[in-house]
Amino acid sequence: MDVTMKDVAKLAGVSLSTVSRVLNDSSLVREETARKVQKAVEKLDYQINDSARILRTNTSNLIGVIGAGMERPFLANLLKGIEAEARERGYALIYGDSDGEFEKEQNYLNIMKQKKIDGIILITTNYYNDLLSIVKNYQIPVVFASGYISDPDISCVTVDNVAAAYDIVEFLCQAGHKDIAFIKGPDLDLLASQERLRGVKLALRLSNIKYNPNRFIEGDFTFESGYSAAKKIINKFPDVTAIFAFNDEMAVGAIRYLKEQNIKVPEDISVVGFDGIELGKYTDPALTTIKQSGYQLGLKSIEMLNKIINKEKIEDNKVFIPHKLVVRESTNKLNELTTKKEVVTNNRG
Amino acid sequence: MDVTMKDVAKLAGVSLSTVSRVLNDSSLVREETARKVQKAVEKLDYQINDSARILRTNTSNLIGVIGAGMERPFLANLLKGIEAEARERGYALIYGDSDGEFEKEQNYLNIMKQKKIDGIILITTNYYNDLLSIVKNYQIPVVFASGYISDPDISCVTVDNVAAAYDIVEFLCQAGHKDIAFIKGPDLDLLASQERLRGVKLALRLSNIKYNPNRFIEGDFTFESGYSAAKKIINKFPDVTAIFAFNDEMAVGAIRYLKEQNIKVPEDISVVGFDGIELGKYTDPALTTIKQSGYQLGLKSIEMLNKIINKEKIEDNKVFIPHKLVVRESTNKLNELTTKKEVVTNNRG
DNA sequence: GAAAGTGATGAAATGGTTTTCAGGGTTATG
DNA sequence: CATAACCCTGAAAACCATTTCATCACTTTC
Repeated sequence: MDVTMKDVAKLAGVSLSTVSRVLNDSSLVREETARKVQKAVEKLDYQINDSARILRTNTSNLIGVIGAGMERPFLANLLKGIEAEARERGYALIYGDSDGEFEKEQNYLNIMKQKKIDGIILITTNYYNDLLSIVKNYQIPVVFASGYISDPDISCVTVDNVAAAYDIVEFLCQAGHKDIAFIKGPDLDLLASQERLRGVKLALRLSNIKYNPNRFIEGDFTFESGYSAAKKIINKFPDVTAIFAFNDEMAVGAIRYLKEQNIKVPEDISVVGFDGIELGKYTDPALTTIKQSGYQLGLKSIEMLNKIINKEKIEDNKVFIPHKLVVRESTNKLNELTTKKEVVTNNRG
Repeated sequence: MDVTMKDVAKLAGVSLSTVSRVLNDSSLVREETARKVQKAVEKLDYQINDSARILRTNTSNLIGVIGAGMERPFLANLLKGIEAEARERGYALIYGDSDGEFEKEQNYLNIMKQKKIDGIILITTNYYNDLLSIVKNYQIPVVFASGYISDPDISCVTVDNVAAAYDIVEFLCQAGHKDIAFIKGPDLDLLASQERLRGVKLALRLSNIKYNPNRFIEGDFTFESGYSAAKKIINKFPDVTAIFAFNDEMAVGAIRYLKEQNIKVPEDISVVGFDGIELGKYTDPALTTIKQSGYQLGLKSIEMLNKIINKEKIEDNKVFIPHKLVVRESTNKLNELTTKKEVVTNNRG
């Protein structure tokens, strides 16, 4: 029914082998013969049967992506970066969302293995340890995106969460804030969230502020959870002067709650986020945050994975993408009387 | 190297055919034999070689998704819905972002055809016409998600953009607004954006407001484009009392600009968006918008595609998902003096 | 001018499943 | 007891590309 190499061979008056050679590496074939074959290919609009090729060669040019919560803007951009770089390098993407459930992750892993993927990018953070042992067992090249894993065998590409969290907390402390509350990620999130926690602790210690675990309210990276976390914070700790939300969406949710309570941001309370998603430039007040590029993260992940697949030498299998503290309008020095309006323009860069 | 059916057959002491039968439809096999086979499968941790199966059967349980701009929250949720329902029905997803470029779309189409995808979901809006002629030619089951196409052969799942745009413009008109400006989508967007335009015109006519094409500023669905569109609007039409942005992000961008100019929303200018993304509940002011569920859209698209693949009878191949006008804080009746604070709470549902 | 080397091509084996067809064994039917 | 009917299983063909090995026709080299 479909056009096969056999048809091409017949039309071109050559053997199957010759057609295959032309399609893969014409250098072995006489130029004239190659031309004949090319012509036949075009005439018949021949398309290779990928399954047959994979069956024979055992490589698929397919990369699996398993993620969770990919609708979050930061991760959506990460996926975009992955896609762009994968396409660039001739890979197609097979994509699965695990919702953070181990069973689904396992399930996708099986499907992907059956499809003979060349490599896999993992973006999940909950059961990564169990997952990794499977992947290692399967011997599939793997890159962990957006999370640092100490296992020396595993390649990671991520922002330096410890340093970044440190930077922004230090920024708050230097602005005079001592009573800081935190909206952290889900306790199940064993990677980014835990790392950021470490960075926070470090910054607090160096600023001689006592670490108080009660001041860490758990969120789940959604606007809504930021909103309700802020509520808890205000009720339990009416004296806080700053809130650090572990991502931008939660920061925005928190700001919304504060405003509803007629608490002014940043005059009464400073709020900072994490990720630097586009939105943060357009909220009122615009968000002070740590900026990292999801897109870059995606690019680098595929770059790394590609090296592993091709067995190229890798200088360092833990890669940190740059991050930057971006100060906008949602933070104030403590006791300083800058009004919002004075800084309202020109801060969208 | 890998475990094959042959190994299973040998261990179970049966033939290849029997193993295959057990794996696909045990009903033909004696229960005792089936058990033996199952045991061998588990013992060897046998995984089917999907390429071999596809080669033989010509069906892949693979669905292709070609989209553009999928990092937009609404579309990210659409993808999430597609993924969830596809998984539910036993399909895996192969995903490609076209950036709205025809060449990339074509390229992905070829790759997907070579992988023998069972069906395809298209979410691109620019060159859909050229794309469709290829898909039709390839005879691949296809569903168009988030855009209405009149071609009777093509299944579409979308919000009723005409009606929705009509609803929200009518809402503005009934609130007394006569000087309305619009931030439309890119002119290249031949689907959703054009449909919404039709709805707008209809509502204007029925409210006896003259249609003025100059009042439609082109955006590209980003925050930034909403911001700069608002700038143009304010400069060119200082007398507008309402702005309808064709998606929520542009509305948020516009609001940001207005605030920077000390133009109060909604007291001076009402702003409405479209899509009803989560963010709209948390901005200040919270966004009046048309709410549609990207997730639902995804579910329905796969549902429809599945029917086409299975050659089930389809009652109607144009499906509209529900939409709803959600009035929050960014709109005011003209000349009415409601202050923002009175409505600030309880509007987050 | 014979032996060795080179270059281009084809034949055939191979990868791992599914599926058709046929056959063997058992039970029912007359 | 012969035949039919049925159930279960196995052998082998088919799906389509890649790759090894062999062949054949020329050159080159001594």
